[in-house]
Amino acid sequence: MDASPPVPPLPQGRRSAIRRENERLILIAAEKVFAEAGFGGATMQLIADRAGLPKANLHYYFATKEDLYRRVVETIFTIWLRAAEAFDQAPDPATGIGAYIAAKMRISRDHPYGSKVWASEVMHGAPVIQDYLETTLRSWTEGRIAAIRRWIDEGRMAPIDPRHLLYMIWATTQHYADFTHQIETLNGGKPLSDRQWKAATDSVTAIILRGIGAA
Amino acid sequence: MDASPPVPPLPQGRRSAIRRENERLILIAAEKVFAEAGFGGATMQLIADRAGLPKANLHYYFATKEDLYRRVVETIFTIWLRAAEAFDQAPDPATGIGAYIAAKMRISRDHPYGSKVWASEVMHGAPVIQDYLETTLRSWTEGRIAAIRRWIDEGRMAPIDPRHLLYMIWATTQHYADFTHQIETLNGGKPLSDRQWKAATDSVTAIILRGIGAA
DNA sequence: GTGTTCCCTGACCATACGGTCAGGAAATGA
DNA sequence: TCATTTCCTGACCGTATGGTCAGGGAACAC
Repeated sequence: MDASPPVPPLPQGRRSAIRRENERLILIAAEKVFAEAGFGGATMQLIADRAGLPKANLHYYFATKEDLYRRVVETIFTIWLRAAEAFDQAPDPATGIGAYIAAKMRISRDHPYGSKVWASEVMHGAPVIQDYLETTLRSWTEGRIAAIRRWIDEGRMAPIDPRHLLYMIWATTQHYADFTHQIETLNGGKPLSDRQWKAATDSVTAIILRGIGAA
Repeated sequence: MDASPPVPPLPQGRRSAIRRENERLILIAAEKVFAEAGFGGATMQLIADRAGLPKANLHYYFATKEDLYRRVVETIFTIWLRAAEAFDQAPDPATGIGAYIAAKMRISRDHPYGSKVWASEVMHGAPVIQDYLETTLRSWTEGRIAAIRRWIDEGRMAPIDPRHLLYMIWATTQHYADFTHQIETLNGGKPLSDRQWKAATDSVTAIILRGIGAA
């Protein structure tokens, strides 16, 4: 879990600026390489090259390849959890779910590599973050399901299965990150423009909100 | 593209039963291993073990790891294309899109490994099947977009963006294959039952059809 | 039978990988 | 200034990988 080197952090808990900066460089490079090559296909040498550091230096900050990988996966998971705040404190499904979709679409655009690493991890059986699935993700999901069910009981939306609604939102929003390459190919080889990202978000939001009778 | 050994097939074009059977065993094992470990993480030795054959025998039938991988990816792509027939000859969107969703959900259940291999391939930039994306998939997509546009013009469904509708269908249906592990974890660690698969298909169909005003 | 094609595989090879380590440089604190 | 901690890295190691190959066995056509 902790990726610190053998020596514990400074007593003051203030990691030196050098350490912080290098960890940042390494994590950025690692996210990209893991996303593009998968855990098995990624090499420490390639990550080192992208970070502009010697390979041995990576092992100074991250003991093993798996430690580094775990940190990358945890990062995107944390970002997604934060986006869920859009869900809470919303008076009605159109507001709450609409905001959640918008937040997740924005993350897909801003953190496509992290999303891919997560997808890859889950597809391979979540060997590294199984505990997160069973604890944090499970309880988060239960909470959201309860909220949706409340909206249904109040007659604010159609009686759909909350669980499959959540899966649909995850699948659709993350698709724009995980399948970026396919989408770009079908877009004439060019990345989606600002306007196209907005159109995508609007389309997804419109179909889902109308689909659950909350439009 | 062709994964035949140096020696060309029999003149009669009838590959021996031995060859056909062994290729089948290898492809089944390879699909699973590639799905579980990714291209980089998969090893020929592991595939050989799963197929119950010596490693050298794999290289007799498939010259390289990449040849074998390509065959696996092509297989799932072909299966998906066949499912698209449900789309055609449908008089209205509810029938056509409903049948397409049902077909894709069934494939997600029957071929989860192939779906994962495809997802992994696309996520890594489609190094092996880029030509398929640019030719077959692109023209298939254009055709379907035209069909949807026709339905919209005829007032049979709401004027949504056909492209994003297709992405949503792909994303959602394939999610049940690619994220099987996450879904099972959130299902108490158990695979979806027949009943739950039906509920999933019904939920997805209901939300999308109502979402596009075709329910 | 017998010649020919197809099938099989243990042993091997070059390469590349994750990880280690000793020893030095740079920063930090008193 | 000088002692101590932190940071850095070239060289190295054991292992595992994709792929090769020679030589032998099975199947089949005639």
